[in-house]
Amino acid sequence: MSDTVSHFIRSMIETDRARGAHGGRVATRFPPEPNGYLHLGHAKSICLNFGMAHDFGGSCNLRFDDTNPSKEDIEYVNAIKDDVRWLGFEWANLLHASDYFEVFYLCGEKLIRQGQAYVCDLSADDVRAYRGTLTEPGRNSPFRDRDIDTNLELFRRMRAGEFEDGARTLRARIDMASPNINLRDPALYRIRKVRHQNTGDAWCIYPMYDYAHCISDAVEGITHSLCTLEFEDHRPLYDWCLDQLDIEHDLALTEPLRAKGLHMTPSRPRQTEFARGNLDYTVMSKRKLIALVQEGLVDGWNDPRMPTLSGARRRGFPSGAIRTFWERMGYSKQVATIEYSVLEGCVRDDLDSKASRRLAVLDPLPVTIANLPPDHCETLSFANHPKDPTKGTREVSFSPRLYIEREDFAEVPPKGFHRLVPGGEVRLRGVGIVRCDEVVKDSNGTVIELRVSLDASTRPGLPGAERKVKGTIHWVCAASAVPAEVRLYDRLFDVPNPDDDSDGKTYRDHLNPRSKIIVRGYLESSLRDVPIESRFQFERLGYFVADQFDHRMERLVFNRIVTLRDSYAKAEK
RNA sequence: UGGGGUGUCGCCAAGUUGGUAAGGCACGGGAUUUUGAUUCCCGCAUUCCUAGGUUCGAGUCCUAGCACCCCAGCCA
Repeated sequence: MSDTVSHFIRSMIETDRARGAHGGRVATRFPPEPNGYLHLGHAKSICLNFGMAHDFGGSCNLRFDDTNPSKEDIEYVNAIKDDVRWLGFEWANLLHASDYFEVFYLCGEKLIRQGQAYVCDLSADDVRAYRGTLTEPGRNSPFRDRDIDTNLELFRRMRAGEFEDGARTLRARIDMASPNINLRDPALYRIRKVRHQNTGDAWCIYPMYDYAHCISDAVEGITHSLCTLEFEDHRPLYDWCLDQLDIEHDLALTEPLRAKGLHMTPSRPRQTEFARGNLDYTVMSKRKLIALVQEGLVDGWNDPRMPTLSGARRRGFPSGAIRTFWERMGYSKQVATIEYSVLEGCVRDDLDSKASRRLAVLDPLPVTIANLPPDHCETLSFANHPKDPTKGTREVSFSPRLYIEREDFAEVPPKGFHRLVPGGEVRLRGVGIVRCDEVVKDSNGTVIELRVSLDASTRPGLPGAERKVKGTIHWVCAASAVPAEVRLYDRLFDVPNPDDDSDGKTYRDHLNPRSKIIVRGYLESSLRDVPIESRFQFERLGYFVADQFDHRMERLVFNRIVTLRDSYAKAEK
């Protein structure tokens, strides 16, 4: 499938298997919270979790971490499923943390019975005050020593809805003096009389992430729980919960699942953290992405400039390019930001071999071949790919009235210019060599037409075609070309780190005003009828995709995915 | 000032029980080319955050520093 690059997580799994841990089994999960759209950063985690499961013949679940109904919405779960599938992955099981609500409750009772959890009546503010600070220990809650029966009774009444939102919490009884704040009697359950998108009004107490996540992993038989660095100091709590609960051997805890027909073998999973994927020239935080959308700075979540997966898809990025992108970056524990050029490189790599070539002119300059009869018309055969004959050929009509790219003509050429100049020659791709005999201008001095003569001895197939000229340019037949809206996209921000506001400027001040430019171009007629999301290389211009939503046969709309590498433009700078 | 992490080429990132710095991207040069694309060669860290130390030998071990990231939600 892909080259297997070694990294610390792969090595760890190999070691575990060699040791015979989990019987050699590998089970992972991708656990998004359905409260937003997936972005490129999530893709790194998706590729890792599904990739490890795939490489070791294991399985990967898609699990919605829906433990906070006040923030989550069903709208996102479908979008997330689409994105994961589009990325090319298939989950073994589609699950929700809310599938385990009954298990979480039983676990809560078990902790209480073991004297390891208690119902606390402190308000949120009080809890904060009792927690202490980074350098000072916290103080015990006055409710910390309630007896087991009282706790059990109170917990049952919490579930029954007898108390107001926020009135009480179930807390783990660990150590208020721990240097790790996560261990200072963390809340396990809070009261929220909110309807849940999956369980409706069945519950009014909802579990906290740390508590629900480890139990969910164990219940599903996850072997390797892979997450990002910020959860590193939550790992002691992850382990604490699982060690107290011993879900593997206490079948009573998972009985409610079997009663529902959900048969899974519990495990004792281990959490491992890796650095999240950061990309330069973009922002990835949920908050900023929402702001971009809500403030109309972009055209929605799937704006082709957005780092969301739906945006990447609409932009035309092949999902395979995104997969190789994260593979190239690798997985480590160093906080790192990868360059945007790596992503572009992956996209070009993928598309170079797969995309058929086409001719298109985006900034037309009329050209007339004066030494051909005005009514001359012929059909040329072009290879769809310069080095892949299996991609076949297509017909391209040719007549004496053409459009070339305005940029491919220069009245006063800069040094090193290889294209058309007055009196100079250039090759028209697939046609032959033409000489510029006359430059026609309007009253303002703007060039409005070029009159050229074609050297008939240089037509393809003739010996004269071997003649070398410095440049070859693309063109389109004026009579048969089809007009199209072409959206030229570029990176959304014009600074590498838009998150950096140390100079008093925010990401809003760094939006690239040229990130979206809409032009009207002319395409060779074979592009008249292509399906949405089909990708092509417009020769010498870049890779383009028929827009997923706006492209229609009556109104062609193409998005520029990425330009071709351009060593000439680069050298000019 | 508490705890948890991380520091290897411009950006990522490998570096086995210490044995004398992989690879990718970017970049520079050259060759091929009817896309200034692709492809193909060649080059690109006497050096691994710093300073000491151990050793015949250290990116890898020890000591002391420095820098950066994360943590005080009844968010995930």
